[in-house]
Amino acid sequence: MADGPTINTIAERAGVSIASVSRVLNGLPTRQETVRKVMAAADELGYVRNAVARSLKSRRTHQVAFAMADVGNPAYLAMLREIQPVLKSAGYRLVLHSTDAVVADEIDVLHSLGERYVDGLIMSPLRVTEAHLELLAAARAPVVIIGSVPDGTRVDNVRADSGTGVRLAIDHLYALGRRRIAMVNGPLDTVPGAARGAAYREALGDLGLPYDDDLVQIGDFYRAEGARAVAELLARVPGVDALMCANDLIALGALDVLRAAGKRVPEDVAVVGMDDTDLAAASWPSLTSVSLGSAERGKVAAELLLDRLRGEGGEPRRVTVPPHLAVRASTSGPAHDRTPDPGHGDTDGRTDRKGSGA
Amino acid sequence: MADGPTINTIAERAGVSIASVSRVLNGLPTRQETVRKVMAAADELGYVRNAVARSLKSRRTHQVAFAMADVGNPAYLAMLREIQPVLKSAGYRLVLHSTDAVVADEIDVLHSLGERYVDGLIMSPLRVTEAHLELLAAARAPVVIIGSVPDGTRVDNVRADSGTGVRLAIDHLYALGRRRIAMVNGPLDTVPGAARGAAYREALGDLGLPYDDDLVQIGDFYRAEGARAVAELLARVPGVDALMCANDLIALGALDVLRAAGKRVPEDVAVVGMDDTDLAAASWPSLTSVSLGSAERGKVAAELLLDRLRGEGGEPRRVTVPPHLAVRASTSGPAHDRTPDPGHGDTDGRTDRKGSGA
DNA sequence: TTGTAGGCGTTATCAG
DNA sequence: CTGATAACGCCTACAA
Repeated sequence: MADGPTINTIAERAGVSIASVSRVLNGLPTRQETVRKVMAAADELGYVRNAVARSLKSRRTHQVAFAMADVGNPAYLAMLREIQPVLKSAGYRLVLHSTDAVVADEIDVLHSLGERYVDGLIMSPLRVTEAHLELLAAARAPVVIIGSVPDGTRVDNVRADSGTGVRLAIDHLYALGRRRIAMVNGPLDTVPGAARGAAYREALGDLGLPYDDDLVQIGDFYRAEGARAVAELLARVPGVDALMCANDLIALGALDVLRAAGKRVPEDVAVVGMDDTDLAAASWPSLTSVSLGSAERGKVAAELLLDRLRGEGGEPRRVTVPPHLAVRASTSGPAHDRTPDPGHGDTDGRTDRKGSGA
Repeated sequence: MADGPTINTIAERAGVSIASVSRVLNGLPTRQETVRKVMAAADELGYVRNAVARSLKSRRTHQVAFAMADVGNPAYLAMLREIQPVLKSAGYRLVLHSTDAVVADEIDVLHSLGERYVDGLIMSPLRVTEAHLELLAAARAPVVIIGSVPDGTRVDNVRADSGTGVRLAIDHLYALGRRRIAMVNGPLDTVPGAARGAAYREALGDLGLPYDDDLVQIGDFYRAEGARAVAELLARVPGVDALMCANDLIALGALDVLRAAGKRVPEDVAVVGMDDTDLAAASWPSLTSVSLGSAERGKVAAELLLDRLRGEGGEPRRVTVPPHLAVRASTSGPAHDRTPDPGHGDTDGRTDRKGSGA
């Protein structure tokens, strides 16, 4: 781990000036003889450019930060999976921040943009506060927000459309003949919880179905809480024939409880999840789930940011990625008669490629 | 996005020298009056330190790279989840590399260490080649390898013990009274495939069970291939009473096929997976799975690296993380009578916290 | 074609 | 306690 060689070392060894070394290294016109000497010296010394010094001079780090709320959340991981290759192929390194769902940490990340250790930032905040907006307005590097920002905020942003997503699911259930469609939601004081709850109500209205408080159960976005919520719901409304769950974990909890209660899925009760995570394809019966396009949003965000990094100016852009419904066994047809369809889930096969090395 | 203020800007404004500014900013002894002037100027200008310039001067970037083969692989993600907080709390940023299982990319990462854009590297290579070893020997920054390296390699490394892992599973099945225990493996020319296959054979031998070629089926590490393999196995050996699967996806495929064949799990056939991914807890019946401690390995690797970054020298260290068996419904007792136990899986509840923002 | 010199933004040494 | 000044490693006018 001796001190690495610099262009000075090379210059000495090759008997030329550091300017010539730099020229050769950057492919600028130089005499053949000089090129040879420099290359030889560089090779022998095992020279590698110092990225920090280059950055200081060029004012570009070739790094982009992605700030996610939670490294454990599959939705963010889906974004990450798409963002990574896009940035990589454009020559950028990815700096990963996990803000642990702490707003102060998000603010820190925004603030640290001023340190110029990255050329740009993609951020998926839980909630956009006043502090966010101020820092965004003053940001010294391009930022793309994945999520919604207030109208008028001058930032590129890529949003999901959970309203339409819920509607796709409800329409699907309705088309299957279900009429007592319940909603199992997470807390209403979260952005997704509120949005999904409202969308459910609207979708019912548009179909001419009555909104019934008894059919709505609030729990939390976890499996155990989902199970508990569904158990209560079932006790109150035994005749429910479909469950719209606010995420996949809740839906898994629902399957647990339905099974224990002797209900068949989907014959007696159809179940729909949201987010279309890997778990949806893995469960049994496999889970119909609303994809809000996390992967797509990540990809679009990365591309928007790259545009800015290429110097493209212009008005802030707002992209909405359409949701889609991944239909699986938990709603469509008699699951118990179906032959297994291992390749069904669209995420199968790219998970867990080789196990882990010994 | 005007050019940000530097210590020069501040110095001018406060009417002091840049040296004084630097002192104040770094908390070095300075007259109160000077401190006040500098702080005031810095505040008004919204000054933020330039990380690149600091790095150039200090020769430390406060960044660490983690190179994984595949951003989609749950085993690596488990490592990432542990590595991230450890580094963060020590003040390091995480640079994420996905090498897409391409050896050349891994070599690139190793080579780029010379660019000094990070202070250290954690790498989980698929396979360690000669090229790896050469670069590791010449590395200009500390490296920790997650995985096995040849004896004598002078690098810290953290390894799993899949041999013991397989044995835990086989012993468990044996204790449950299973005697016709089959192995559904991935390709034998992969490191995990070979290791797991050999471990299976040994474990049987130690229990005094005969090794039977008919009980071994090779497929690939995916769900569909796993299903196919199990179907063949079942056709050949209808009386098999336990399946040791080389990873969780194969095990999910096994569940698909067993269900279609009318076999009950675990009454007729017990099933064990490996890697203990989120999918294991999500499936139904939930899957007993051998954890090779991916999370733990990530954590240990990060800690080893931090030691080195703190300047601790000494001989390369080799840590082996012990595997453990996560027992769930697919082996233990009559799954169909059990009440749902949504909180059972040890990864539940930290997955998909809030869904994705609208 | 090549070398000298200045600067990117900080930190740190060394006189005053 | 403070202010010049010299690095850190690289790039790039400008001059030779």
